[in-house]
Amino acid sequence: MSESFKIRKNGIDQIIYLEKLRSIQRSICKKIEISDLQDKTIKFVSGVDIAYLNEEAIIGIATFDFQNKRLVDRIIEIEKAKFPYIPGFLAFREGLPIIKVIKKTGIDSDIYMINAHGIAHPEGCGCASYVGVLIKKPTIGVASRILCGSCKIKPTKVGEWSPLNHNRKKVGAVLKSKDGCRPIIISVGNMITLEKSISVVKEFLKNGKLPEPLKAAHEIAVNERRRLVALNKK
DNA sequence: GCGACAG
DNA sequence: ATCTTGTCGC
Repeated sequence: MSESFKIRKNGIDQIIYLEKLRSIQRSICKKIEISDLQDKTIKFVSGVDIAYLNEEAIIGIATFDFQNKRLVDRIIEIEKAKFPYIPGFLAFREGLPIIKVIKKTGIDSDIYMINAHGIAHPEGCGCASYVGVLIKKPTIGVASRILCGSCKIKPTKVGEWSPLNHNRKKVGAVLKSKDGCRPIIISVGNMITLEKSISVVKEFLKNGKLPEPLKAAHEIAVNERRRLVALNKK
């Protein structure tokens, strides 16, 4: 058999085979739409990030008004992390919790920026694509490091980017977002083009390495984590 | 066989 | 991701 690992689900031990997960990724990959948003107005953009406290996934979602770039909504939710982190299978650890929170809270943004890869993934289905396909919404993957593929020319000036290629195909962009920082990796999640993804991310770059929605989402999750840790010590 | 390896 | 202090560099 292929590589596998065990998880505890509803009090029952279960064996998970990576090959099975890959087949799920391949089937979701086929459903990814790489389309232009056309003139569909972008009103809200949400950033999604997760912080961990043992097996608790603290999910932070920051929603911004695309026009004035103002933070209009912040959400904190806790979900149990049922899967371990395995490079290439992040979607199974973070995807479902993220989808659950988006549905539970009724957030309805036009674009979701997710701290992960989209199609810049071995099976063409990173967590951002996984979430995008399942909620049928535009998503953009924004990561700090490459999972697979490579780029010939490293961008050096802030704002510059060069293509990330994998298997001779362009799967993303390596964007220099801040001086002194390694470039960030942007890829299509779902229902958007790479060009549009890059422009939306760039519009939200302020002083940080990451675009504001992700920076805010990270802050929300980490602050909640700190609060819970402090609360626990009392 | 040895690294590399999203969060 | 998370554990952690100082410290090198722009």
